[in-house]
This record gives sequence, C-alpha cells and structure tokens, in this order.
Amino acid sequence: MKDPKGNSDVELTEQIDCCAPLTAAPIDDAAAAELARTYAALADPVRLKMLSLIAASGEVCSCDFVEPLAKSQPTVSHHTRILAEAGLIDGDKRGRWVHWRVRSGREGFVRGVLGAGPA
Amino acid sequence: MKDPKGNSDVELTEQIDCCAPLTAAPIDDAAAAELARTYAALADPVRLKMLSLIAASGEVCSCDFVEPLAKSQPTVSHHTRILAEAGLIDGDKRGRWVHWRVRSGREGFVRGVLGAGPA
DNA sequence: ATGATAGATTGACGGATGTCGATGTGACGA
DNA sequence: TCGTCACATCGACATCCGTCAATCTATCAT
Repeated sequence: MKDPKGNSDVELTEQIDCCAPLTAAPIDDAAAAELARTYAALADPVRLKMLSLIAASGEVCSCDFVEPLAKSQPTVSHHTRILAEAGLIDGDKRGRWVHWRVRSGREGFVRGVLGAGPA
Repeated sequence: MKDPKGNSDVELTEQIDCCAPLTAAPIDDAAAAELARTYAALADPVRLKMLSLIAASGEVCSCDFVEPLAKSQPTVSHHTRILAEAGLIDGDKRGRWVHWRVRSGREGFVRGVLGAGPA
C-alpha cells in the first residue's frame, strides 16, 4: 500500500481558514485500526449500559451488573474485559470483588460517548 | 445538574465536586441500542478512513475510494451504505457518480470521532 | 439503439462476536 | 480444613460482519 503524499502521522491542527476541511489530513492505517478498536468496544448496547452505570455511580462491582443488564455472570465478565482492554475502564480487585471505574483521563471521552446526541 | 446539548468540544471539565457522577443517570435500552448502532458504524478501519477522506476533502466520489482503501468496488459500496444508514454521511448522485459528504449537522461529531485522542 | 461506465445488489465464504453452561481460581468465613 | 462466594476461563453454538466475484441497474457517449 503506497502513500503518495507524505502524510504520515500529521496531528490534527486547528484550521481557522475559510472553507477549512473538517480534518487536516486523512488518518493513517495505524490510527484507523486503533480508533476502530476503541469504537468496537462501544458498539454493543450491553457495554454502553455498563459504561453508563459506572459513569453514573463512579464505581460498580461486577456482581451489580448481572441484574440490571440481565446477562449471565460469564457474559458480564466478557464485556468488562473488552471495555478494560479498550482502555475505557479499570478494575480494582478488593477481596473477592472487583470494582470498576472509568479509567483516569478518559472521563471526558466517556461522557461524550454516552451523551452523543444528534448534534 | 442537567446536561445540555453541549457536545461542542470534548473538553475536560474538571470534577471538583466530591463524588460527582460522570452522567446523571444510566441510559435506557433504546438509547443504548441507538448509540451502539452509531458506534458499530465507526468500528471498522476502512469506514474510518472513508470518513477521514470525506472530512478532509469535503466531498469524495465513490470511485475515488477504491484506490486509497485498496478495496473492491462492492466493498466500498457496502461501507458507504453503512455510514449513510448510520446517519453520518450523505450521498449526492450526479449523473453516474455519487459524491459523499459528512451529513449536515454531524460535522462536529465526525471531527470528534476522527480526532478522539486520550482526552 | 448500442456499448461503456459508475454504482448497487446478490450469493457465498471465512472469521469475528455475543451468549451461556460448565469448570477453574482465589478469597473469605465457619 | 472445608465450603462458599465472586469472578475468570473454557467450550460450544448461533449469529453477525467484512470481503469479493458475478450480476443487475441506471446513466452517458456515440
């Protein structure tokens, strides 16, 4: 796959010009793959409800997911794992319980994700 | 604290309050399903590159996707359809060509999606 | 009309994903 | 020590998804 123009990893720079494009340059393959992985983690209603439960309470125990989500315990574990591997939540094991919270530094992103209305 | 439609910039509003939740309440099933559909459309590197190509150029013909994406014409058509059904792009048929643009009103969302770094 | 072109649709294939029962692994309590 | 509880992992299954060759549809040029 060739890259005719030398647009390797150009960061998003503010263009205040008239008729400025939405983005300065198309993203490269690595960035696209990385972003796709993040959004894939958000592409499931169960995981979105998980995120919103965590975001609303600040901290949620794994056991407290089973009832509101109406999913089995292995399924809940599966989804928390995916969210954690996507870098969106962190698990804090205290005794037999694991408490989940939004990863530090990602609160703004998560809030934006959950509030993304048609605007 | 109500959350207005303030999804302009994903900005880090410091949570100085003690124990302030990220969101007021967990999202309901319908909202979760709707959001999941949107993010599912973004969960593919080919579609993200498409979006970035459109966002960078303002308007892209379907035929101009085949080469930079290194995908067959049916595959390109498949992906444009998914992005359109997700309400992210619109196709403008002029003669034999279809020109794609970011849907009006979704520019901010798309810009945020493509520039979603860890902040 | 005829042929050429841009794009959509169909059908098929392999791989990824969501789900749950069964089982494994630690941690707590009696 | 033994049993229980919380969670992770495994195995299996059905479904969904990305991909392309073949084909169909609509449009343009001659």
